[in-house]
Amino acid sequence: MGRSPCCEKVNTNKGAWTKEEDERLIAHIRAHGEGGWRSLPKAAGLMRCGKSCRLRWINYLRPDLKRGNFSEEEDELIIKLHSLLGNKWSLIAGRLPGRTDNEIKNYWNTHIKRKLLSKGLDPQTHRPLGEPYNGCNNGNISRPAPDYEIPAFENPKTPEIADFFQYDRFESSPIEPAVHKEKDHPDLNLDLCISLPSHSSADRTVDTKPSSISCSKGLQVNYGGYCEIRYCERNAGDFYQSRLL
DNA sequence: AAGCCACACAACCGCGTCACG
DNA sequence: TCGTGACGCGGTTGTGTGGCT
Repeated sequence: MGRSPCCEKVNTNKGAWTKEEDERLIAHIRAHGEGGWRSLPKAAGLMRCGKSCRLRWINYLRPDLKRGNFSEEEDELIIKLHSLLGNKWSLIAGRLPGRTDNEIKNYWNTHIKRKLLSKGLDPQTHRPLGEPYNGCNNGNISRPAPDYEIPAFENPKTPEIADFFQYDRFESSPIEPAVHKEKDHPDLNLDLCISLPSHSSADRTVDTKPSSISCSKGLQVNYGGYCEIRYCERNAGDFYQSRLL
């Protein structure tokens, strides 16, 4: 038995939204707030799928959206964040106020990809085209540590990430962003890795997927049915600090 | 002016995750 | 613990538009 459809396929409009539909959606959300997307179309008198309503609101109608061209600063930020996070568009969007994940994804695919390619850089690895792509020393797929700072997340999706970017976990005191560690200790080589759990999983029921991504410096994420986020400090290729966040 | 093509972006689809009963 | 519904995310598709021939 398959997944039940998200909405009735019959009697639902598809394609471009009309002005009237937009107005209905805006009026309904103003009156009742966001959420309840499944029941919203009926309540708002819209012949639309709830998902479609949610998307229309988030990507187009939300009042806090910044419309218009991306600035050079936003370009740079997107490239940096992509090198750290990969195609995690929602996380990237969380760092760009007024921009949506869909908008950034489209912008990446149409502009930035080409921009990087024209500079001779691989848009996925951010390394020069044709350069061999080495995993990190523990066998994980690894993104290179870029030579710029990780910007703090303004709207982090998880308390762990918020905590990581805003608090110094080693000192258990707020304020000093983790990235400053590297400024203070330029000899440190910091890596963000997503990898299989480092400890034995024999005592757990784990649907282990051989997936691992290493995204940046300072944060290691392990997953395999469950997930670990670790902050790592490297020196001469050897991890000598690795803390669970 | 018409046809074609490439591009940009809105919208859709499928699936993973989470919350709740 | 399991099943189900709702939500959110990322990949993909569809369509409008502008430029070129």
